[in-house]
Amino acid sequence: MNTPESDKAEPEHVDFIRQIIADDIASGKNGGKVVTRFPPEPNGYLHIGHAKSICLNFGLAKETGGVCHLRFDDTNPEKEDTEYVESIMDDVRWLGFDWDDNLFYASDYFEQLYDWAVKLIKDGKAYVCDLSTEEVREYRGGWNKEGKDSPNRDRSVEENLDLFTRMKNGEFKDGEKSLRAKIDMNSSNMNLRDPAMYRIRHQHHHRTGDKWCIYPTYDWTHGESDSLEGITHSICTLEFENHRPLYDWYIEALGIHHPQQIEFARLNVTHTLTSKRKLLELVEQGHVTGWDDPRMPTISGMRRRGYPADALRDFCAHTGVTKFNGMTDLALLELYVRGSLNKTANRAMAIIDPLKVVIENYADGESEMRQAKNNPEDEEGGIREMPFGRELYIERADFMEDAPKKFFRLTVGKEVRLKNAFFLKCNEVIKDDAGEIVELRCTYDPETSGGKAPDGRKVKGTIHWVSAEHAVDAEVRLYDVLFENEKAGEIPEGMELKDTLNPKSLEVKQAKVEPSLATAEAGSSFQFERTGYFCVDVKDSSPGKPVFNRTVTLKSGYKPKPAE
RNA sequence: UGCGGGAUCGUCUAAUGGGUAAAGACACGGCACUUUGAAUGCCGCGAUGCCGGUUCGAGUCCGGCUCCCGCUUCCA
Repeated sequence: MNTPESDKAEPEHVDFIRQIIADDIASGKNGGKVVTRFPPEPNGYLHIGHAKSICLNFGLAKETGGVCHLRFDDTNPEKEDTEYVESIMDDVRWLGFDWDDNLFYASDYFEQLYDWAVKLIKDGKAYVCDLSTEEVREYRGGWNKEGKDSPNRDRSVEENLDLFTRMKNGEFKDGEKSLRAKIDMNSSNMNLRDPAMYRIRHQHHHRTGDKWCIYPTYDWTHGESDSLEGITHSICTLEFENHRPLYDWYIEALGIHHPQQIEFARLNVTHTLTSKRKLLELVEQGHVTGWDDPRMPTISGMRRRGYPADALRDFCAHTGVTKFNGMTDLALLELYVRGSLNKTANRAMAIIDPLKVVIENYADGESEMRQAKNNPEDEEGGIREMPFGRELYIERADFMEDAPKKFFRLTVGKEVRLKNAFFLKCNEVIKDDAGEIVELRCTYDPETSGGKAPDGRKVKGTIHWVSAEHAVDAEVRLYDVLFENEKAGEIPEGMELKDTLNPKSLEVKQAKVEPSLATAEAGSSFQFERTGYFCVDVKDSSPGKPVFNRTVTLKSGYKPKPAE
């Protein structure tokens, strides 16, 4: 039976974008239809920031009965590749969204864009400019400096048409000429000071091949792509606010459908980098193993780390949509990761830092099976068996020779409960020559098999264990934040990005895990009891030689007093 | 010395044509329960950037100030 795990009725807040859209639907704008789009450039892997945009755009479409397009804004062949196109599609699907037939590429509009550029030339609204990049910059002026007209600004339509055709035909070298919109060289908005529409790049494009040697700029492409697709609400991040007047200018000059652009604040998360450029740097310089390194804030990295898709969706839904540029605590993401995994991940016993325990009153060579619940949160989760014997491993941190009062775990002369087994008492500590504890000599109470003592005596602590004889060796990768600084990617004077990395972002351990874990399925998640959530690495794990990634730790209620 | 956008608990958000004692979540602290020091439940902590104005009444409206972010790519 399904316990109605009531999603505690949180009052649904309507963010300002949803408000605008609700108003538009109510007023019958766009015929009451909603068409959104997620428009990544295929020049890198999607990260947590994109996840928010995906959830917003696809979510909006789902909520309003509209559609959301997936469009690749592939206007710069230099940085783009089909590898990225594929990973992006994988990531969107993994996140739980579907674009159906609505898959588009800006490069499919190159012909149309070219025709429109010709139209603007004919209308006297665009011209071919001979200025170099540096000259254009100089002519553009600055915030408090007037711009200067290009010497080519008043070229005749005929000459512009001729030159533009020759640009297209490859008669000029890269950077030799450009097509610019004729707007206003003194606009207070720099984007309107005759922006470039086309640049010459003799470069292979991942989809159009060598057909073109001139490529439309993003600014000249984006608004019209939205328009062509009948996008009603074009949602983007704050930095494009200043571009809106330019998109509007193009749309009006062309006299085509006018989507409404709405800007919201980009998602920032503590200790997390969301700059594609810097992420690429980490990958290229080998500071991580790849785009899907479990420490990466990429969707593929988080997936490999073991973050469930629903946790990402919950997180995005709960970070809010506003125009305030804030910084969300990573703890919020981890909350949803734990929340999801707590309900779905089976429990297992794994000893990450093993300490041997010998139970002196347990018969040598004997063993027995103990039963354990797979998931106490799930009544249907079932039970499994795990072997128990004379020699066990427990977590080194679960024993302390001189224990403080609040230490509920094992110490000399005191009892703890071995989860799903018996009470255990430590009698003697064995050390090596260096004084390091190597073994604990203990006794158990066979009367406490049910976890309770017939005489009613209580124990304060319950610890996990594995049978030494039956345990399986496993590699366990303990991940921590890539950047210790809350503001990841912030680089102090004289430092480089690599200098700001957390040196302890990965710690590899050889663990002893319960036998059932030997054949755990790649990608599956477990809660290692009292430790954290772990998943079987999809790349490096193999049956009998499991490799686990720590997804996130369990919250720890025990905080040793800092004072001695 | 420009243009555009912002500013509510430590953090992210609510308070939707001015109207209770500014609400929730996270974080933090405490308590209860517990065969996970988890989960769960309960309690606590804690904010309207500043100055003035309008009003019976202002987080919300008006004026001034301060601070933060973005913008001078033939990147997106």
